[in-house]
Amino acid sequence: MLDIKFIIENREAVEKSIAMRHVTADLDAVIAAYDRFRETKQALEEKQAEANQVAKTISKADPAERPALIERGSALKAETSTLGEKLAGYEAEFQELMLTVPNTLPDDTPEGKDDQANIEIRKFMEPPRVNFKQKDHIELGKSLDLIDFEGGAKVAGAKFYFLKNEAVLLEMALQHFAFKKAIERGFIPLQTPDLARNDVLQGAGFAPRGNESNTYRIEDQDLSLVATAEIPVGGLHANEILPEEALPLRYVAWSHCFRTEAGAAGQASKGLYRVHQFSKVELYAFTTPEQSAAVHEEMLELEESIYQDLKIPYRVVRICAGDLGAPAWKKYDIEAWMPGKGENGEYGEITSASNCTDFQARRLNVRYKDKASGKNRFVHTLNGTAIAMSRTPIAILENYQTDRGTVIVPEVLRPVMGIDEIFPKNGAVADATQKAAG
RNA sequence: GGAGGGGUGGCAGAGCGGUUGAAUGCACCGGUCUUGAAAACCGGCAUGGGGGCAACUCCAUCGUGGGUUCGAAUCCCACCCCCUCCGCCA
Repeated sequence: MLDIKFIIENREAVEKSIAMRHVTADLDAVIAAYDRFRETKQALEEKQAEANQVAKTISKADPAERPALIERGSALKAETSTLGEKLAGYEAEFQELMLTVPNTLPDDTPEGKDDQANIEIRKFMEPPRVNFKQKDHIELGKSLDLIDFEGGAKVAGAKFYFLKNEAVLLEMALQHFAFKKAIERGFIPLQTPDLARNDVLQGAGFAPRGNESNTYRIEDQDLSLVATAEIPVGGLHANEILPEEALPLRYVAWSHCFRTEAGAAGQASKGLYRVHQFSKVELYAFTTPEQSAAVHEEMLELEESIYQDLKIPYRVVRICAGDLGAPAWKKYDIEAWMPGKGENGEYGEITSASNCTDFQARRLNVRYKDKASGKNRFVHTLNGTAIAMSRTPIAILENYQTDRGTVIVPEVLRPVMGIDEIFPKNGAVADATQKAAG
């Protein structure tokens, strides 16, 4: 959420952002709602002042004068009560409209309405040329007996899955690897609640309900399953005033991620690419306004170094205005080469890194005490993916497959996984199951 | 899940329904003293919002939301959280 005063004073910049992002937000309506809210509030405060005055007088008033004063107080009470109701309505309308206004944009934001307009800014490794037909991760998952989508569907429905055999070790090794690298750089490790209160979701900029909502809600409770650790970690310091010395405060957090993905059936969503549940190692930082740009670059650098160590070909893209989420001021994605995506392989989004400036902090109400001025100011928040356990394994399986149908284990993961290569199972498990049944 | 206790300023901790936005202590900031520091002493010190060039002034906030009352930190109701005990449990 932006500051209404900022919107009024920087109207052009906000209008420009709305236009560039291709979203609809009516600033005239927002400002009109604010004026209505503020005028009503002023009227209410005048009545409250008078009521306070009367109440104060009564305690010292002559007994003979009291009945008249009490009557006056009663009348004022009725008036403030009516005005209060009116004000609550105006405030709700105003807040509602404020939610439609996105963050502003840096001047160098690429124009464009969707991911087609994102700008590639650099590349690591070239997609390798191989002389055999590469399989996608679904086939590999089947032949190596690593991912059981049928089982997932049986238990929880489509887009759920079981990880199995080496895939389980792969996930654990990736987690460990990502945590180790982030901790080395001063990130504080966390494991978060997988559920969060709806106001925390809202504060982080996620809609707990409504058409565009991507979240699972808990029936009869004020809780939702988190879509990312960004939600609980953002909420961790909600309504706090952090000491300036604590900033930048960097976390690396593991959580499950739950997404309803309503209406996503037609999109690039084969296999593990778009699922209802996965786990993720997320980076999150609270910074001063002065620090956020540098921490953003640092986050991206950490993400890149993870994929460099894993030796997965990738490219970094700068996200265009139309492809940014409302809270994001600036955002990079890393897209990994996925040989099984599309006809002959495509780059697929594997991480992102966003600087939300104070947009998220304002709603979460996370501030810090600025030493120089002694003032409380909103922090900046940033979030980024270290490793998404659904998509990174796709890239590993598809890039590390051999013409023998095996998958080589990336060198940096071998110590934790304890193996160098993943071999086809040749129905061994099915045989075992049959034997057990017989 | 059951029974009891409790949530007050950065922290600790007072607070008969009416000069309590809130005593006191600690911490913090400024000053006096000191060669310097400590101690002592003096002064300042919640947040958000509105109005005013300013001095200043008004409104809201004592877990959250309702209620009673002319007036609520103080009384009533609901909810949330914390602590103790019991039950269940990885």
